[in-house]
Amino acid sequence: MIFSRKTDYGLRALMYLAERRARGPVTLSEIAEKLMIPKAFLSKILQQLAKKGVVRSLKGPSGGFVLAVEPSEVTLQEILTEIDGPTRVFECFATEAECTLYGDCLMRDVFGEVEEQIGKVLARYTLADFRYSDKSSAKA
Amino acid sequence: MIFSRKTDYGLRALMYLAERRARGPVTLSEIAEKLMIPKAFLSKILQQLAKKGVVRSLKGPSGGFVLAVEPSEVTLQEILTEIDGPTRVFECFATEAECTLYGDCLMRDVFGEVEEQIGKVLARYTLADFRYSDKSSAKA
DNA sequence: CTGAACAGGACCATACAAGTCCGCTATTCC
DNA sequence: GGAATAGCGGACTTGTATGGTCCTGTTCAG
Repeated sequence: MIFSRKTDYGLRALMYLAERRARGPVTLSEIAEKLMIPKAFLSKILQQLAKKGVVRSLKGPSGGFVLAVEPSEVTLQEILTEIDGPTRVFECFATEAECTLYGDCLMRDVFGEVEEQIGKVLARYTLADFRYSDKSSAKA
Repeated sequence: MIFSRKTDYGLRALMYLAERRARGPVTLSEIAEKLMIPKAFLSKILQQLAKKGVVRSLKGPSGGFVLAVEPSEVTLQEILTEIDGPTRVFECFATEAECTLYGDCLMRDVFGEVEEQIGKVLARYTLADFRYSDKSSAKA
């Protein structure tokens, strides 16, 4: 499985923040509770996203997190990369001396192609495509 | 990383077997030594591939492993699936009660699309495309 | 100045991958 | 038949990444 639970949490938190953007900072506790994510863990994820500039964090009373980017301007690919690092499909295990393929490693090409395709799909979606719908406003 | 070392070992072993196919069974020891793969570990991998019918194993003296399929008939996708199971990009962590998206999970679609693209690339290559070149016959 | 909020380092637990060990079974050849 | 050879397969170990907790800061509104 390429994408971790961390990614899932982070992405959902961003979706939540996208919805509330107009209403000022949202506290960690609110997000954690609404999305049922362990608070301390989510804290780490949001800290990370804050460092990358995706969200902004405000300390003190009436603080919290706000989305720092336009939802339609940030792609899924960027988000996933920021949370979990680049999507690596394959990593060569052999040192050059060990490699039995003598530079002719077609595998490398194939897996590069795979990575490229993954990137293409992920780059087609932005945060704006992923709307979090609150229970209260959800239709049956 | 989607593809494990196990996959790497298995794929390389199959390449090796593809080259030697005409020459009868190849012993585990030979493959392990030539490809620098831990013997006991490779044994497990080949056992697994034998069960799936990709290779055939022969016990006793002058036994070993032989490729049981036409190299050009088996795709990379099949091999990888047989070694590591289906390529799962994403797995929903939430139970339905927990899910804050109420059935509208676009993520599912996106990751499904990613899986599909991966499959497409991998299905384009067969074992025949991946030639193992022995050192002795390799060009500088 | 107090309490709400995030920051961040240290720590823990579990799971999975990678790898080892060893006794068992099948086969060949003398 | 009985060595010797080769794969079978279950049990075990180990290393590392993930997921998660805890606790002590620091910042800041009121």
